[in-house]
Amino acid sequence: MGNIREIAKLAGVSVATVSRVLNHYPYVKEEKRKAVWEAIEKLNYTRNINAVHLSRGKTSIIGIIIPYVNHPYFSTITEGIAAEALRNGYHLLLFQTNYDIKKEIDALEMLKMKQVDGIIICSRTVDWERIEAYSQYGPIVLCEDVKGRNLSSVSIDHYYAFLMGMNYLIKKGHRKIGYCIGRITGTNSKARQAAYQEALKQINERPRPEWIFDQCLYIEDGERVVASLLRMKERPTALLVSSDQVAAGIITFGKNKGLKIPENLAVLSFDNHPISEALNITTIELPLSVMGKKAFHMI
Amino acid sequence: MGNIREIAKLAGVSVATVSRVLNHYPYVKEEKRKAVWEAIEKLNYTRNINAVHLSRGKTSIIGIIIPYVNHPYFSTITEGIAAEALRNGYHLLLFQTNYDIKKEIDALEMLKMKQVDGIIICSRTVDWERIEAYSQYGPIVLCEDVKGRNLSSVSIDHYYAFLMGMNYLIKKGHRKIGYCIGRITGTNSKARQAAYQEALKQINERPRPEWIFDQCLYIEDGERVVASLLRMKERPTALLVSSDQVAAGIITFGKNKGLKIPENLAVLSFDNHPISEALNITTIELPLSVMGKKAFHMI
DNA sequence: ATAATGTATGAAACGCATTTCAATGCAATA
DNA sequence: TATTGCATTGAAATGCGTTTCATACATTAT
Repeated sequence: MGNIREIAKLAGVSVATVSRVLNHYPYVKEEKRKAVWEAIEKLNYTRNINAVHLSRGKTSIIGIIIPYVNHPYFSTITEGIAAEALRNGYHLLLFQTNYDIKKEIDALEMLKMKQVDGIIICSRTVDWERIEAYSQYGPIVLCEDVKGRNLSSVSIDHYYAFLMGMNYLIKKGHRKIGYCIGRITGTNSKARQAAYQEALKQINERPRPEWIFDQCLYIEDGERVVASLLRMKERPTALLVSSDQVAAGIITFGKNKGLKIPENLAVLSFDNHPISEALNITTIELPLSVMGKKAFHMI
Repeated sequence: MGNIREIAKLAGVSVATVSRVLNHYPYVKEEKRKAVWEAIEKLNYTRNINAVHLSRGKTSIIGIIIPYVNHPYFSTITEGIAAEALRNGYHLLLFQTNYDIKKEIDALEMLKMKQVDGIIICSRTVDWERIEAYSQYGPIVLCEDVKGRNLSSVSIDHYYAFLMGMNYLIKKGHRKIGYCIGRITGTNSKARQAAYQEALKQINERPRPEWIFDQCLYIEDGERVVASLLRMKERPTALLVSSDQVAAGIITFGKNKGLKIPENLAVLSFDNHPISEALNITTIELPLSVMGKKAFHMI
C-alpha cells in the first residue's frame, strides 16, 4: 500500500506533484501524471483518508441525529438526506439517540472534534442554548421550528398542518376531537397543541386532556389508544393522529374491537405514508424526504 | 481551541503526558493530571479526532451498506447495529446504495482508505470476489448466507424459513402456491426459490413462474400484485410473502378489490413486524434486530 | 548494600496528505 | 532584446495526537 512519499519516489516526482495528481489539479505535465498513476497502480495505493481529513481540516461527513432509525417518519427524512448527501460527495454519520440527551451531546461533541462538518438534528432533547453554543464549531440544521433563534432550520409548519386537520374535522361536523402525538415535549408537538387549542376555541369547545394521547409512534401504539378509548365514558368522535403508522394501528385494532370507523371514530393522520393509502386512511402529506434534502443543502 | 502542545505548555508538562491524561493512562502524578485538565478547561480544548484517527490507524467507525434506509427490513437491522455500536463506543457510517454497484464499491473503498474499521453489508450486488478482495483491508460481515466462502456472515436461514412457510400452507390444504420477494437476484431470494421448488416437488406440483412476484418491497407493491392476480385465469390459492409490508398491501388492496382473504387467497409473510399483528397477518418472525447486533459483534 | 521493580515523565519519531512559497523554464509581448 | 507572465515542480511547513525509548527516581526484594 505505502504512502504518498513512496509513490513520489517510484514515480520520480515530489509529493506535492503526487498530491496534485490525486486531486486533479492542473499544471502537471502529462508524462508525470501518467508516471504517478502507474506508481499508484503498481503499489495498489489508496490515500489514507484520515490524513486527508486532518490535513484539510474537514471530513465531508455530516452527522444526523435521530431518535430512532426504524420509524418511518425519521427514516424518510434520513432517506432524503442520504440520497442528497451521496449526490454531493458527502457521507452520513448516524447518531441514534433514543432521545437520550447524553447521546445528543456526544453527537454535538463530534462537531467540535471535527469528526463531522455539520449536523442535522431531526429531533432534539437538549436545550437551545447548548445547540447555539455548539454552532460555533460548524453548521447545525434543525428539523423543527426554531422560533426566531439564531439557528438554521427546515421545518414543516405543524401548526398549520394541524389546524388544517382540525378544520377539516370540524367541517365534517365533529366537535369532540382528540389527538395522538409522538412525544409531548417536542417543539413540533407544542405547535400541534397550540393548533388544537386554537381550533377548539373557535368552536367554543374546551380542550380535553384525556383525549390527548402521548407516546404514539408505532403501529402497535394504536392498540393502546383504542383500549383507552374503549374505557372512556365520553369518547371523542374524531382523532387527529400525527403518524400514519399509529392511525393504521388505531383503525385496524379499532375494527377488531368492534369500533366503527369512521362512524364511531373518524381518523385523520399525517405523513401520507403508503400505508395510509393501503388502509384508506385520510391523511395530510408531509414532505419529509424533501425536508431531508433541504436540510442537507442548508449545510 | 488550540492543540495538545499548547495544553502541554500551559500545564507545564510534555505532550506525552497530556496524551496520557487524555487517554486515562496510569502513571501520571495527580497534580499534573489536574494541571492538564485545568489547561484543557481554560483553552476549551477538544482533541482533533482526525489526528487521533490518523495516529491510531483506526476510527472506531463501522460502515453499513444498505439499499434503502426507509424500508422496515433494513431499518430494523440498522437499528440493531446502531444500538449495539453505540454501546461499544462505535459510530456508524451509513452507505445507502439503492443496489447501485458503484456505490457499494465506493463504500468498500472506504475500508481501504481507513475511513471505517469494518463494514457490514446488509444486501449486496457486487460479486463475491470483490468482497473477498477488500476483506484484506478490514473485517467485512455479510447479512446473508456466504455459502462456505471465506467471509464472515450472520444470516437468517431463509431457506428453512420459507420451507416452513410452504409446509404450513401445504398442511392447510394449499397446492397452488405463489410467492413475493424483494429482489429476485439476491442470495436470500435464491434460497427462498430453492425452498419453494423443494416444497412443491414434495407434493408433486410444478413451480409456476407467473405466480412469482419480484420487486415487492413496500406496502404499495401489494397493489400491483393484487392487480396481477385479478388478471389471471388461474390463480394461486396461497401466497408466501417475504415482507410484512407487502403482505399488508396485498391484504388491504385485495379486500378493496373484493378478494376474500383468506378464503380466496391465503397470505403468509415474514418479519413479524408490528403491522402484521395489526392486520392479523400470519407471519413468521425473523430476528432482524438481533442479526444486526450479532453482525456488529462479529466485527 | 545491591540488584531488581515499579512509577513518572519528556524528547523525538511516526502516521500521511495538503498547501504555501520560491524557483525554474519557456513562450509571448513590448 | 528585454520583460512580463504562465506553466511546472519541489522543499518545507502544517495539521495534531500517539507511542516508543530513554531517563530518573523511589521502592522492594535478595
